[in-house]
Amino acid sequence: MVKEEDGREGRVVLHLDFDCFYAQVFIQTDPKALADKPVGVTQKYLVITCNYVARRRGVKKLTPITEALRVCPDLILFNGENLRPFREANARVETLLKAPETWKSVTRSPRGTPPPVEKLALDEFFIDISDAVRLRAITENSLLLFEGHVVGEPSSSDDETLLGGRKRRWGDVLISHMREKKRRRDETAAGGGESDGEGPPPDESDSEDEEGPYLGYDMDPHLLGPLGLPVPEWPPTSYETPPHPSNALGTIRRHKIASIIAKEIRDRIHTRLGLTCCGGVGPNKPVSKMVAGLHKPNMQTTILPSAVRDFLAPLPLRKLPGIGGTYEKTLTEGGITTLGQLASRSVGDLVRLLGSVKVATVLKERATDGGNEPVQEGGPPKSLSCEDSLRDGEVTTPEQALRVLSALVAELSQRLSDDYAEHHRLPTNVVLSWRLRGMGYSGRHSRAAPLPLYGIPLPPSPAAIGSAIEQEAKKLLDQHIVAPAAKPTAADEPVWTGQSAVEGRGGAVFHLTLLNVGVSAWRDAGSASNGRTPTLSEFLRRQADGGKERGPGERSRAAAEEKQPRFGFGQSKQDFRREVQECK
DNA sequence: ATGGGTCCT
DNA sequence: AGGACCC
Repeated sequence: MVKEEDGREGRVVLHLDFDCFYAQVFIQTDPKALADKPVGVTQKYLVITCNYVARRRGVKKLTPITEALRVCPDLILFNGENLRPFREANARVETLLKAPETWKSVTRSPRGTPPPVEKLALDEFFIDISDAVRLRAITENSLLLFEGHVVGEPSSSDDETLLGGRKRRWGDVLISHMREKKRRRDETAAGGGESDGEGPPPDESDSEDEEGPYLGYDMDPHLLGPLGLPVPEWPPTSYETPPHPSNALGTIRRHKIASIIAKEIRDRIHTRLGLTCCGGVGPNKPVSKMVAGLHKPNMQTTILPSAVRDFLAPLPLRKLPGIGGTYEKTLTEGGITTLGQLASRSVGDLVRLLGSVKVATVLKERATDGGNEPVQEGGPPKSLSCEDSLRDGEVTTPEQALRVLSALVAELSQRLSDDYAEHHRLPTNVVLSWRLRGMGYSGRHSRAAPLPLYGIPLPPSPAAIGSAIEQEAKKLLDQHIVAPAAKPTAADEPVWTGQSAVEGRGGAVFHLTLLNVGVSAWRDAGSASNGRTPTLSEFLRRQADGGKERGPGERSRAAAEEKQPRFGFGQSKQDFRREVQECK
């Protein structure tokens, strides 16, 4: 039940999903030369993504470069191993989505304010547009059409069709509405053999909105003046006007307005940032995300709440956000293959299968109707890391590992310096992760250590950050990879069990296929955020805490500061272009 | 798979 | 620290 009891009734969530984001970012640097050509983005030996021209030519995501070039010899490739251009494009989008001006514009009101924006990845966002929709509805006096595609009825044919192509009066609509409700009640009461069995009980007077779109649905004078604004007169004095009371807001009209806001936001992103995206509009996060992908690229899809269960039920498990390869396999082995089946299993059954109450509960809720998890602003990142995957044979000695480590630390330090400028914080924890040759994906290991950064001068230079991180990361490398590898092994002593880089007796001692260095557990730091140096007792307490203290009160004030929309790597567009050329 | 991230156990 | 998930 996503109804009133939790105060979230009437929620509308917009999901934005940028089209082949990495490829777009490169194409954007020279659209005239690139837009109509096949463009791919590489990391190591893979084409990780490509534009739609390339896809039409048969290039698939995550295919080896050799194969991609075989099917599309004129594929233009950019190296996408450095994520900086994508992070910067993402930051420009985020700035636009959080700009007060954007929300004054889409609500048509000076009272429009930025809603919660949740960043899911560099190219995906959730936005809770419920309040924006209600605000926009107040001054929206016209008959409305949905923007984009719609799942559920009525589809884009809209009010005019709904009204039979002639002017109807409010009275007519209301009467039809009541008749329809009564008909449905009678049907249900009569046993309704052909009903889907999922309809709400007939005495649940608020449930008609969820039951299905029918005449009058759009005219429900429900939710008036939610923001303390004047409630329109009801019933209206004139029956000559078309039935579109400006403030009456039923489910259909709410979703129409949501779809219009979604289009306006996508248009805004396109005209101001030159980026296209898909949009999904629905009553919650999973469903919005799932419908966003129905029409690609550069299109949007709205799903009506009444259509959600039928939309979800037949889908394969993997379509649901939160079900990956592992859960799909275990659920399939438990006889579950569709979301409908998942929804109808008991939580107890699912806990037994999945091994976690939390996972079982949330997946069942999502599979049923998408659930009601809130859209949450994430705040600044909780961890930063840099990694490099290594070719077979590329790193087989400690010296080679140290060289890779230094490069990673240098990159991470630069990012931390930028992070400090934005958030006035420093990490207190460093993590080294690695992968061994011959191990699968889960052959990753990690060791962490405290990161003493409090002595360094503020603002911290990349060099100062770097030397501290490098020191600790080297110790971790030495203790957990080099030293164990150097120890002699007795044939009957299975000491290594995949933790060290020892490959086996007689083999190479050292064989890494991945190295990653990351930081986390942040402390606010520096006078720029609080106007003064921490007192001695604060300093000591922070050191003692070791970065474990969490919670909203601890959030950096700087998180709320506005990000400057910078272009590209340096300050200028020219710099950006030059750097991008080097990726070719 | 790549080069990142999230949260939960 | 590892394992699941997301892109």
